[in-house]
Amino acid sequence: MTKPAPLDRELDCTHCPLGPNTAYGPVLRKSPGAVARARKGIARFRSNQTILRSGEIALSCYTIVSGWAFSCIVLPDGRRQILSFFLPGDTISLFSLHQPYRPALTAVKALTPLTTCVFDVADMRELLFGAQGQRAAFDTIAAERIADMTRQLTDIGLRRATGRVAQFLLAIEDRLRRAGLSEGGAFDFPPRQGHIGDALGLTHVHVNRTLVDLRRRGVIDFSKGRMRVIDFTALRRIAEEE
Amino acid sequence: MTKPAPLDRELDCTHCPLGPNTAYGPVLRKSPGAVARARKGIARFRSNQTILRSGEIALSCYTIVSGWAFSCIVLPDGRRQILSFFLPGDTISLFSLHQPYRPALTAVKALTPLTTCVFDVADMRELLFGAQGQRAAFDTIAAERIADMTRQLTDIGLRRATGRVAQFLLAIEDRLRRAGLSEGGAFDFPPRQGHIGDALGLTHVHVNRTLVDLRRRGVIDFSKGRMRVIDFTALRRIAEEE
DNA sequence: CGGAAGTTTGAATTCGATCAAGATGGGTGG
DNA sequence: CCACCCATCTTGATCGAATTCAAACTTCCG
Repeated sequence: MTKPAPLDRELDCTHCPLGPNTAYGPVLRKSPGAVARARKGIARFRSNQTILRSGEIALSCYTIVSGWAFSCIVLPDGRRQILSFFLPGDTISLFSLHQPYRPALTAVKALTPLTTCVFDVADMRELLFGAQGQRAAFDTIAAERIADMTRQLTDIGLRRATGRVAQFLLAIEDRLRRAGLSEGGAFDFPPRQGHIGDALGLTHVHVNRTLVDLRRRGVIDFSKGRMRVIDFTALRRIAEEE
Repeated sequence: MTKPAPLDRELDCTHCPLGPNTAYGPVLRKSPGAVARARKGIARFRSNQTILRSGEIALSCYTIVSGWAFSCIVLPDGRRQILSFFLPGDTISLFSLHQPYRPALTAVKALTPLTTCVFDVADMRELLFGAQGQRAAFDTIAAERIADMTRQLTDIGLRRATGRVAQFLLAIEDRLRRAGLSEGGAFDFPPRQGHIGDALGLTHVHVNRTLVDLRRRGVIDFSKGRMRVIDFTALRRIAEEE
């Protein structure tokens, strides 16, 4: 496990704006103190820093306060598949709660500078599985992850470049909006075109052509880390049909 | 839910050769009677029959005694993504145990004539989650499904046709061998080339060219529902490199 | 025996990859 | 504050893998 940066004590779980959207949201509601007590502190990661290496055993999990991360598999020849992005409110290493002390299948890296709340996997398990009814809430999140993977598989297997990119943008916008981080379709968008390509099975060059094309068509606009969906209807149509 | 064919009473869970490999294997070992009592009967499905429609709520789950099935998503225009194949010993609708009474994300269809043992989702949940320690065994199966999807996503996103097909054949052979259904690399192989294509994001025409090529190279052989891996080493190399 | 479904092969096309080079822009050190 | 540098974005040209369209052949089943 990569050594996180030194921990601070700040931000109060009880009043955390992300709280209700997290995996332990229900726990937080019933006994806010429990979460605050379980939290080991705050860890920061540099952009591009590895949080968890493939094959390592996750002893901590991290709820993102700000920034993006992603999980990926890297083949021996360097090709990389990004499997999911983690946004504020998401918990990294959720799988390790399900299957603690199992070697990670995927690596996790910070996409931007990252601020996270750190929990021991053991503590989090107790928190989630100990209390009555929390298990179900957690299962819901696991089921949603499976649903995400299903959709991603369908996108990559069935759709061509434009459709994949459109689906991707819609999915990200939706998640960000739920987290209160998208207004009027505009949001901070830190991933490089290479990240998008690695997530969608395309080259960064082709991602660029696709994005530029969508921009020319007036469906989206983007520049320096900002993305804006101008025409949701058109984007949804493109996502469905192409 | 599609009406299954009339139920019989036959085959004894206690001595079922598939038992140990099923999701409820541990339960079976500790209290064989419990499984036999929970089983509602045996259901048969015709080849190509729909077992569960997308959006429906699964009230039963089915452990395959013989035959293959698959889960898929069908787009409005008819394109189809196969997400997983179910082989003898596999349980269909495992996800519905995790998340009971949730509309199914994917449809499930019989690929061949199918014989299955039927259980109520509610009964199966009690069986699996009630007993101490079973929960973990079940989680393991769920984790393996996630691992499968991760690998599948990586294959489709990163590999070209030959590599995808090779990975697919190795994965299927491995699963069948564990179930005692592959000997010396030879096994019954009912899927049509169209099914393989729909699973791997390729057209059936290209799957054909790829398979024929592997056959010409002496890596595999196949005809009328039988597949044989002749050169595992070569197939593994192809699976890794291409 | 006839027909339907699946397999196989060929030819033309297209989507996206690859290779290459220039433009842009933020960050750093002088 | 400016100059330079590096990463990223962008665009062009060419290439190649897989699709599409089409047709013949094979197998299986009623």
